[in-house]
Amino acid sequence: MQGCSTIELRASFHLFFMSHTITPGRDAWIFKSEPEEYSFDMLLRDGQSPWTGIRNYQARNFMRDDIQVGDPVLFYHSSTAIPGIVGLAVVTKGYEPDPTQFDATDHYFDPTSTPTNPRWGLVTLTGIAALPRHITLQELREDEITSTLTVCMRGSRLSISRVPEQVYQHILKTAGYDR
DNA sequence: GCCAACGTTGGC
DNA sequence: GCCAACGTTGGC
Repeated sequence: MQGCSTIELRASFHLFFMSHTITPGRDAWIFKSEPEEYSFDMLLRDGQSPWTGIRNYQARNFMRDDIQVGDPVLFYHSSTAIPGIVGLAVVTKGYEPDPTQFDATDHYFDPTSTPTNPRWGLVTLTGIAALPRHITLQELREDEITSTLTVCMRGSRLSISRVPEQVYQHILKTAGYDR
């Protein structure tokens, strides 16, 4: 992949996803974002983005322990009129310290963290494509297959959560990707 | 804007 | 280790 532009990367991953060649046994992940803070369109504009600002241990542990380069990501818009999954992304860089924890001027500064023993980390996402059609939270809850997802639980605040491979495939199909 | 649900903090 | 208080998230 070295030397590939973001556009080329995106196109190749799009093909990759659409051609049933996802590594078997890999789950997908939902990453929540408030579109006013960072929308899926911004990710497509930026190409890739380090997922800074995670300050929750469960979400951090997913990134540190479970999420791998190449894992598919469902990009979810929260705190908006119609919350739901709006786009596809992929993890293109693995876990590393989140620089914002060391920056005293940053909103996510954590004075208890040190560069020698960083508390918080991040992974990097690359945007692939907007879904042919958004899958709303309401729809996810109404569908038996997706209703067990963490994101559907009442009061769920976890901003990164697992989507089993089969459920992920089902969501793609529902979103308009024909198989 | 409301407020239920949640995660974290800190006194004990 | 308990748990009340607090600040935050996020659907509605």
